[in-house]
Amino acid sequence: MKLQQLRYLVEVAKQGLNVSDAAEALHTSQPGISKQIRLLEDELGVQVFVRNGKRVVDVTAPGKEILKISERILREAKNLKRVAEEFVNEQEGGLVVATTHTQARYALPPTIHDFMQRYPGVKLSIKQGSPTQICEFVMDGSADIAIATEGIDQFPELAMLDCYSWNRSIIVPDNHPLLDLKGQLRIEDVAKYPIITYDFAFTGRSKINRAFESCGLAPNVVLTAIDTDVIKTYVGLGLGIGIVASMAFDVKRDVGLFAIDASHLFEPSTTHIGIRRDAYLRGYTYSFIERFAPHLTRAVVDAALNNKGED
Amino acid sequence: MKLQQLRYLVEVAKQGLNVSDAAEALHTSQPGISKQIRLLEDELGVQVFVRNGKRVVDVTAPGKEILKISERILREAKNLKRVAEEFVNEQEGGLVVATTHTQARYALPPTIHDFMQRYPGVKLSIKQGSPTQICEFVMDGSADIAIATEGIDQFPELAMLDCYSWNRSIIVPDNHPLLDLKGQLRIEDVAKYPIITYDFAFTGRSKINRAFESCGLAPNVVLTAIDTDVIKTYVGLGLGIGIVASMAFDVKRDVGLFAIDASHLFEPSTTHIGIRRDAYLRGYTYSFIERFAPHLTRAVVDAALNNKGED
DNA sequence: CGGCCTTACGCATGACGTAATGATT
DNA sequence: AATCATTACGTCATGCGTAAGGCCG
Repeated sequence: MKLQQLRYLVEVAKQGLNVSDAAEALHTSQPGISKQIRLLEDELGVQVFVRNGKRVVDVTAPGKEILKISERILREAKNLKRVAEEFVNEQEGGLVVATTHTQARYALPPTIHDFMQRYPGVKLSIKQGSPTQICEFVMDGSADIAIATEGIDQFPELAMLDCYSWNRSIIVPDNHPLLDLKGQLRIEDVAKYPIITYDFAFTGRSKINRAFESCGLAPNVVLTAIDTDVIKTYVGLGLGIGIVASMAFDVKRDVGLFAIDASHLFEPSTTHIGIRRDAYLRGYTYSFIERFAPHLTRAVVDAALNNKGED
Repeated sequence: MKLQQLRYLVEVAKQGLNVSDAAEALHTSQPGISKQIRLLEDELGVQVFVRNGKRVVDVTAPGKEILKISERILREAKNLKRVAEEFVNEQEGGLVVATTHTQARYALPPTIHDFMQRYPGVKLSIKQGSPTQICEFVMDGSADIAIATEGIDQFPELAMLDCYSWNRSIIVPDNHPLLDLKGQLRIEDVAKYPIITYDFAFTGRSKINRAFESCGLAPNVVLTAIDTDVIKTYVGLGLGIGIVASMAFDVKRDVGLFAIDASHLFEPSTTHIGIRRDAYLRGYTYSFIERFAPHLTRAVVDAALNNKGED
C-alpha cells in the first residue's frame, strides 16, 4: 500500500469517479492511476470501485470505508508536512482564509493589515464564497479557516469558534421619512417600505426574516444581494431601504446615506471561525485568529478543536 | 513521503533509537533504513533524530510531533487493511485478547468456547500479562482488546467498557475456625488470620487494601500471588486464608477448601474491556465482546469508542 | 576494538508515460 | 463517433541489499 495509491483513490472519487479527470488534476497519466488503483485493490483483495465493463460507475461498500480512511491518512500526511514547515521557518508559509463578502470587506481588513506587517513571509490569501462554499473549502483542504456568520454549524467536522456579535442598521437615502420618525424605530415602520437586504443564507439573513415573521409581518423584499455595497447602491438609487450589518456603514464614505440603529429589532448575529478538527495549525494561524478575535487564544482554539461535540 | 519511511521512523523510535535493531525488527537492511530516514528528513527539511556524530541519540522537537502523526498514519493504514479483510471474509481473521490470569482462567473460557464454535475461521489468541502489560499490548497494536479489572483507566487512549461486577470470597481450609463463626463474617475476623491474596495491581487488590484501611486494620498478608491457583494451593497447605474473586472458587474442583462469601466486606470490583479508540474492529470482535458481556452490543461499543472522555 | 551509522555501488523492482485496444453511451 | 478505461511496453527512478568506510565509547 502506498500513499500515492490512496491519493489516486481519493482523487478519482472526488472527480466524480472519472479516472481521466483525476489524472489531469494530479498531473499524471490516466493509465498510471488505473493501474495503481488496480494494484491496491489486488493487494487489499477488495474492489473499491464498481466498474460497469470499463467504466467506473460507483463505490463499493468497502470502498466507502476505505475512502474515508484514505482521506484521513492523506490529511495526516499533510499535517506532517506542515509540522515540518512550522519548524523549518515559523515565519513563512501559507494561510488561506475563506470568507464571505461582508467579512472580507468590513471586518477583516485591519486584522489582515496587522497580520501582513507582522508576518511578511506568510502568503496570505482570501477566498471569497458563499457560507456553504467556504465551509467546503475548509473541508476539502483548499482553505485553512472559514470566517462566516451563517452555515458553519452545518458541518459537524468543523470546530466552530465564536468571534464577535454584531447588530443591524437600517440605511436610508437622504430625506427619507424614517429619518423624521419620532421615538424609537419599530419593525412595523420598517415593514412599510420596500426592503433591500442580503441574499438568503448570507450574513445573518435568517435572523432578519425571523424578526418580521415573529411580528406577523411580511416584508416587501425587492432586492437581495450578496454584498452590502450592492445594497447601498440601490438604496442610494431610491429603490428601497437597506437592512445591513452595522459595521458595513461608514459615515464618511457613504455620502447621501444615513444609518438608523436597529439593534433592538433583530437578534444579534455572531460571526464564527470554522476549522477542521483534524487540521494542524501553523503558529501564525493562531496569531491570525487571535488578532481577529482577541479572546480566541491558542489555548482556547486548541480546546475547541479537541472538543468532539458543539462548543 | 512514503509509508515505509514512516514505518522506519516509528520503528527506530520504538527500538530505543537503534537503527540496527529497527532493521532487524522489520526484516530489512540497516543502511536502507538509514537512507530512507535521511531522504524523508531532506524532503521535510527537518531533522527527526538528533545524531551525535554517527549515532542516533535523541528525537528533535519536530521529530516528536512527526512521530506522533506517523503513528496515527500507520495505524490508519492498518485499519484500512482490516476493513478490506472484513469485507473479503467476515468469518476469518485474527483476534488477540490480552488479559490477566483471573479472566483467562475463570471468566473467559465459556465465551471463548462459544466464540470458537461460531467463528472457526478466526485465529483467536490469548495474551496473558499484568494489567499494565495488557494495556500496552493494546496500545502498541499487538493485541486487539484488553480485559482486566485494574489498570485500564490509566490509559486515556483506551476506551473502557464495563463488563461485569464481582465480589470476593474468603477461602479457608477444612476445619478452619472461621467456618464455625456464628453470625455474619466481620472484617476484624478476617484480619486475625494470615492472608494470602493477589499481588498489588492485580485483580482488584486495591479494593481489598482499602477495606482494611478504612477500618484501621493492618492485614497480615503473608503471600501475594498473581493467580488464584497459587493462592488456593497455599491456603490448602495451611499457610493462611485466601481472599479471592468469588468466581474463582469451584466447589467441585477445590476439594478440601471452603468459600465464605465476603461481598459485604469489600467493595465490588468491575472488570473492564479496553480498546483503542482509533481501532477498527472486525465484526467478530464485536461478537466476542457481546458474548462476554451481553449488554455491550455493537452500538454500545461504538458509542464508547467515539466518546472522547470517560464513559 | 567493537558496536553503530553512513557512503558507495549494483541489481531488480516498479512507477510512470506513450501507444494501442476494447468497451460504453 | 466520442468518451473513457484497460492492456502492452519501454524507460527511468528508486528502494534495497552487500560491501566498505568513518565515528564513538
